[in-house]
Amino acid sequence: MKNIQASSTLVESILEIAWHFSSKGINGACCDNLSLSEFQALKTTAMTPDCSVQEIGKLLGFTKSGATRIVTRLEKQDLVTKHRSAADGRVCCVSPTEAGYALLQTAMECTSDRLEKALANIDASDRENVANALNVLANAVSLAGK
Amino acid sequence: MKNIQASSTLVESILEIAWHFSSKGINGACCDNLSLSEFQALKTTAMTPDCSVQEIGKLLGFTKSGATRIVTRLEKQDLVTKHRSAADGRVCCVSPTEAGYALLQTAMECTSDRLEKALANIDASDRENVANALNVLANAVSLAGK
DNA sequence: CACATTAGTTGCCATCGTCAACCATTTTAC
DNA sequence: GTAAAATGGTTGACGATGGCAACTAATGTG
Repeated sequence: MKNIQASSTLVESILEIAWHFSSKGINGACCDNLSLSEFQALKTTAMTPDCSVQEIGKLLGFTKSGATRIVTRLEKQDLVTKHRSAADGRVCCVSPTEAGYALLQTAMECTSDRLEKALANIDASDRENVANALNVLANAVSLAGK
Repeated sequence: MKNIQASSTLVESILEIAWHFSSKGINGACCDNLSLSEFQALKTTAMTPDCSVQEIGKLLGFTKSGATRIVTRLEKQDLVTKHRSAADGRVCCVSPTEAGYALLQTAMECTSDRLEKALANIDASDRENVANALNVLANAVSLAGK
């Protein structure tokens, strides 16, 4: 792969990318009315079967009260529903509504488009490499976070 | 490059990485008393000669009042100094203090260490690929943001 | 059955960054 | 050369966000 631009350290690259795809780059851009935290929480409920409120907090790094508040906001927008777990009456299972799944889909597509635009000047083989590298890295940081 | 783990889309990978290196993953972890926004602003002042307050806002995506507040906070911690531009009396040039440069250095190293740990199980050639790919991507999103 | 533990909620609070109004300086127009 | 517009920066008021600690409800344990 060619290094087209000036080279930076790995850390600098990651911080640059993270900033562009964090709240500063995404909030509202792809999902009106949804903060990045809310978006991540919605995504978590979609990927985690019988997802409890605390589970969201644990996976995303919020306290349980923080998680409660995020879920409450999603609920007010009819993006998720809560129901008591049959197995344990203390637990709330959170799952996306139809609208929640739809918004998730739209948001991913919109973010994907933004990314495509950024990658417009990169040729196909480099893009392949970028995709593979990011996959490796995403798995690595994901595992490290647990 | 081998795809060690289950493969995700490029967008999913980026969102995963961005989350782990955004405020949720970094706030306080590497620079006590500094939010990610403040850290980015400090970094910006270090990389931009005669950096004005608005410049920080423009580069990072804050309003001018937001930028003022961030700079004020950095100033209170003696990490940056402000001085009137000789060329234009309206402009404040913001630059890091000794302590600011030192903190920046420490924070980058600390973040780098965190990253190293995450990448511990990835072999050298893959790591090289990851570094190159991220460099390409970082440049792409950086250009796209302008 | 008492007591400890765990899931979730809520009141109170500190932090953050926007908006709009404002001042100071510079630039433009006549 | 001076009045008016534009630009950089600051501040007050505000809404959004998420943590802490205290609380309720349900489950587990002795």
